[in-house]
Amino acid sequence: MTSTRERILATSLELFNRQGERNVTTNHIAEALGISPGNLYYHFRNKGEIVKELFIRYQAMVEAFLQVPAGRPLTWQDKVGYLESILESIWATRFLHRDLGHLLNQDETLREDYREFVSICLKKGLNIYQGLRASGLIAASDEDLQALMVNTWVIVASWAMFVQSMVPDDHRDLDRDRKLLQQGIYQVVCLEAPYLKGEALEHLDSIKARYGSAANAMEMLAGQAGMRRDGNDDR
Amino acid sequence: MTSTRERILATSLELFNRQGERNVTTNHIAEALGISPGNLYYHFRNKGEIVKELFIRYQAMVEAFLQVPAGRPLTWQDKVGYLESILESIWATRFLHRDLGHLLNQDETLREDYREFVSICLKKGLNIYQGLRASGLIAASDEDLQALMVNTWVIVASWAMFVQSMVPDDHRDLDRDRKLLQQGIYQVVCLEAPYLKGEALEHLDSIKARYGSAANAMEMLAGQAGMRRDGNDDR
DNA sequence: ATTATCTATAGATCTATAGATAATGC
DNA sequence: ATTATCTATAGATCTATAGATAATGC
Repeated sequence: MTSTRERILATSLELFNRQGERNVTTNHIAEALGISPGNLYYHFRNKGEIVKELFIRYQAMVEAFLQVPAGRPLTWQDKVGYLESILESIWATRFLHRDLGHLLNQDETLREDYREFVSICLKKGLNIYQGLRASGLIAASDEDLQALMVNTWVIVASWAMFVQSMVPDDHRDLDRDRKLLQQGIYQVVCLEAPYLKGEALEHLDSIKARYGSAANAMEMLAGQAGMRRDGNDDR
Repeated sequence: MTSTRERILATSLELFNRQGERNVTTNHIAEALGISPGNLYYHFRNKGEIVKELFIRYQAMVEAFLQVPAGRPLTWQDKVGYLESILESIWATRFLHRDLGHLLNQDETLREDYREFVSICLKKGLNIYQGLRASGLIAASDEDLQALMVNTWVIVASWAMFVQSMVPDDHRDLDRDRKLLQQGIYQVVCLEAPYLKGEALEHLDSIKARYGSAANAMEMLAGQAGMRRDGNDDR
């Protein structure tokens, strides 16, 4: 049977994601687990320690994904695979991005950690883009690639939060969530589209079609709101 | 002399931005103003009402910026002007973006409002891009423009939060903040670069140079961390 | 013996209101 | 008379600990 410590982490993650870290107290976590608050404090000094542990695991997971495969050239499928994995991880830890500003401000160590993490992700991501260029799938200057990498990062890191701010947390629907997340891949692919060459360019349309559509994006962000009320641009 | 109600709003905004909405209680606001908590509650039913009022004012300000000028074709300067104004407003209300997920989840009305707001911004933004196309400054399909618009929105709306998560709130420095914000304009311009034509294309380099640089972005996001420690990509 | 757990609770906030008082505008 | 403000406080949480008890591993 899993250790109490692990169960605390798993339940916290779930509650944080569903209700927002801010709305979940140590009491709630203990209650959800059917253990006493005292017991929880035996395993973690406070809620911040739980958050920190979840944060560290998330970072390790994402960094692990970003390795360039050794000894063979990068393919376009690799690229899409990266996006899928990362969006998946971010979604699994979305409470963290939602309250990122606050969490980083509460804890100096975490902030330094996070900066380092972003730095590493940008560097590894740039490596990947350069690998794609070496494989003849992308044509762009170093400068273009750097700006592209930063934009990709911002979009990917923000996408889950965007989806969340457009859709209430309590009306979750796994199928729709997946679709919304995949639209994030579509958005990043569109970001890269102008630079693509060769095989990547050939597959562009089918990849785009697989992950979403432009209309989808507008509609989704516009949301149900846009479909119910209409045309009154004045307020 | 300004009304107490307005002073409450102004002080709240300042405290929220500086310390995060979550860390500012009604007591703090009252104390900062030198009034009693009771008095504050005379003007606002609760903290949420203060937030909501600030939210509404922010939305109105941004929407007002996004008008297409009547009777003359859009210029490339117009476009940059939009970006500047909006980034400015977002920075002035950055607490809101920082805690957006939470705030929207607390209040059904606010969420609907926000969705509507985003919808309107996307539509108006798309109008602007189409205006630029009509002026011969951009060449792109409708589909491209839609995806571009969504990406622009995500970047712009996230940029202030990004800057914040990379730089501690207590070590604020207005000059540096301005520079970091302007880098956001650089990022958006890079997003649009592949589609630019004519005069816009001619001015591209000078605009980019004015607002930032690719190296800047990597460095900034990598942050001081990247400059202190170095090369240890393993953790 | 050590590790895990529970019970009970002190102390720290924070919210929001009731009720008294002061200031203001007709 | 109405509007603005203050004082004082009840009630609601939440955190985090002390101290007792149970479970576990040698």
